[in-house]
Amino acid sequence: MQERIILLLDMDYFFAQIEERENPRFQGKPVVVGADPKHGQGRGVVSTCNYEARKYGIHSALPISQAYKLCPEAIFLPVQGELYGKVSEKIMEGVRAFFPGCPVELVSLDEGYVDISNHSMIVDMRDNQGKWNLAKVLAEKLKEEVLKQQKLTCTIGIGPNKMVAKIACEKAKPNGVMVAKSNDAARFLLPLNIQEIPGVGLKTAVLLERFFKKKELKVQDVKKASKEALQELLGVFGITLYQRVRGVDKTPVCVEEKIKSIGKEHTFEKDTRHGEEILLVFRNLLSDVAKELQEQELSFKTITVVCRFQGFQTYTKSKTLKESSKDGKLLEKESIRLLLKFLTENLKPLRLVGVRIKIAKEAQG
DNA sequence: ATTGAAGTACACG
DNA sequence: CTAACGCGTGTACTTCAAT
Repeated sequence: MQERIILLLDMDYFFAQIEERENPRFQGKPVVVGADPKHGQGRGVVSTCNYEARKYGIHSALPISQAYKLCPEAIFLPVQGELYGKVSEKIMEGVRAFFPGCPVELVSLDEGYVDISNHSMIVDMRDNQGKWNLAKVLAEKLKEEVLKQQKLTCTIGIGPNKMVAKIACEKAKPNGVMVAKSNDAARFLLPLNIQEIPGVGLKTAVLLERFFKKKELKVQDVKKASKEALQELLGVFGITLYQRVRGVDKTPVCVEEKIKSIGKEHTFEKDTRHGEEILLVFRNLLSDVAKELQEQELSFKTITVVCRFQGFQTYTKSKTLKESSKDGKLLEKESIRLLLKFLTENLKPLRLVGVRIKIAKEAQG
């Protein structure tokens, strides 16, 4: 099996960049896309912000109330999901046209992997170095193409697998290209913080620090652990991590995008015990989910209701049906039953309610 | 022994 | 008082029960 060449295209500060494009007078000013800050009382978080806003310490997932404190003069904008979705589709169409026949995997609205190993121009290349050089040239041309078509900048990372491409892309942001070819990949990873490895979040990092009795762990440090030790510490992910710190990631770029679940949730402006308000919101969530279910012509097997109470404790209750169903009325009946159980066994004010359905396996083409 | 169900934890954009 | 902490989706774990 020949080695692969994987490319990751990631749009720069996507939502905020689209807003700048639509409103050129925003350019050069801090722009924050996310929840309504409501003069500091808002309960949501920052979705995306531009680099001017980042100078103030604002970043993705920051509570919007904090963002407002850091820079009240920033331009705060709501998330226009439909618009971003349309732009995303056009970009990915462009990417597919640029690499005919190559699999493209959309991982979110603003990023997609392309396996260019079998691209005709790459295949025609005699030596390996030539292939990697060509990959870089193609990436730069693709960036120009995206800029020309969409007036948006992006960053591209290239590597022998998805993980390395992803990390290379992070390093090249914004508006850059970086190649970490196979021979260089393992060396390139050594000095990185362990949390820069995809899949290693805060909790996993703390477990690893405890194991090594050392802070600010590098990839280099974690490489010293045996496969068995990592498995003991992290379970299945331990094996994956053992491979990842060595630059190994065999996960394929896969085109299929089956929907596995559909869910909606809502955080109240103020924690509440008002039964009618809760039920009204909950029915709206249900109707959105049912609508999506119908549009996609899917059926569900499991219903999960989630409640977050005052204090942020979050619980779920679920019900699995004997037979899969596409009946919105059944969904409503069963999920309200679950919600009422919550409301009778926990008397604290409610912060959030949500409902999620797991799509039945059989009914998906 | 295996599978399914319920509930939780963690990760990512 | 002492943080603040949305939404949507995915994977994997633990525990318990039924086959």
